[in-house]
Amino acid sequence: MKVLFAGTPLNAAETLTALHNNGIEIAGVLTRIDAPVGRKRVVTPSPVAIVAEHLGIPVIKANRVDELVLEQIKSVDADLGIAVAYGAIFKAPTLEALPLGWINVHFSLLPDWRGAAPVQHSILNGDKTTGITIFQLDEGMDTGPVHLQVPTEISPAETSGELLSRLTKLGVSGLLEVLPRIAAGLASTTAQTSNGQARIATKLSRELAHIDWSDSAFAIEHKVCAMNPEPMAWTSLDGESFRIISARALGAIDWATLEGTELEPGTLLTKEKRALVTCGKGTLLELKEVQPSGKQIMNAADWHRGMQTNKKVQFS
RNA sequence: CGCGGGGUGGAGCAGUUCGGUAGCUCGCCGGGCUCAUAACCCGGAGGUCGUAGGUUCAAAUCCUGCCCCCGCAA
Repeated sequence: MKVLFAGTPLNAAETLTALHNNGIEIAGVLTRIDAPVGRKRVVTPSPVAIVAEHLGIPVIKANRVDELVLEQIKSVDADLGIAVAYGAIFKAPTLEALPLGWINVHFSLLPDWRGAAPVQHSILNGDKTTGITIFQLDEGMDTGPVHLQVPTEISPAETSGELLSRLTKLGVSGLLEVLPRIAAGLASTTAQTSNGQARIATKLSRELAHIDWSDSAFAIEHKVCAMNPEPMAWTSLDGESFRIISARALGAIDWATLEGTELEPGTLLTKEKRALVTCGKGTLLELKEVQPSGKQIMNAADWHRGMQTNKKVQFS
């Protein structure tokens, strides 16, 4: 069975590598067009394109499947398409271009968290469990019939980057389980059942990554974990962006031990060399790692040590 | 030439405006105090101040080129 692989970012590239190493015959790769990256806007191939070229696999670069791209896809002469974070929705002609259609690896337990950023949203909402779903692509957004689901627990303080890395590995082993069944004509699917929740995982915006200090420390901790490594949770300090890389929620504020009486949410306190910030509902967030504008990521204690001042620090 | 911040012992910073002894809070090493300690006391090691050149009696500091890191915007 020959496969056409569609994907773009790093975790898709890791999946491609793993499939190749496990003897899956990849006849071609579809990925997004080289895009400007970073401050210098250097036009760079996608991680998937780089891996594919390294493995000597023919690469089709396109952000949308038009007539010409459709012909290229057909000319690969693959039996099945595998999509992992390609970055665009396929329409009927594309889905029908391959005899066995397309399967997709999605990083949630569908139908929950359909959409672009399932990993981040599951952490942002404090979910205890997530997983991967391998399903047959149809024209809807993550609506197709399911080949396989593998659940996994979300660890406390786990970041999106860490969780995505784990889910990627689960996705690979899931694919290696499903692919032989499809090749043998023994694949069976079940329709997605919405007995649980069916939330939509919208694309992340910078505004969503902004910390609202009137939220509870627990909600903020979830946001910090969810936004790491991209786009990273942030707040404002003296008019500059200030990123919170990692943090841990603490229980209620013990007001008796603090000098001030009423503190605005977002006020920095220091106690026993720890950097604590007042949050809503009487909770405290302990900053672990931060990144002031223009600086490297550093320990919160180092940041505070370098300030050498007792002036009030107010985040907003 | 998109806007902006930065490079000073292992970490985070001050010192640069106005040139003149390498500073602060930590960490590290050794010693002391203590039942004990992340606490306290004493001592110590560790820095071509990103890099190349220029000005000067004298440059972390002033001038010029270059390299690197980062935030915002895309």
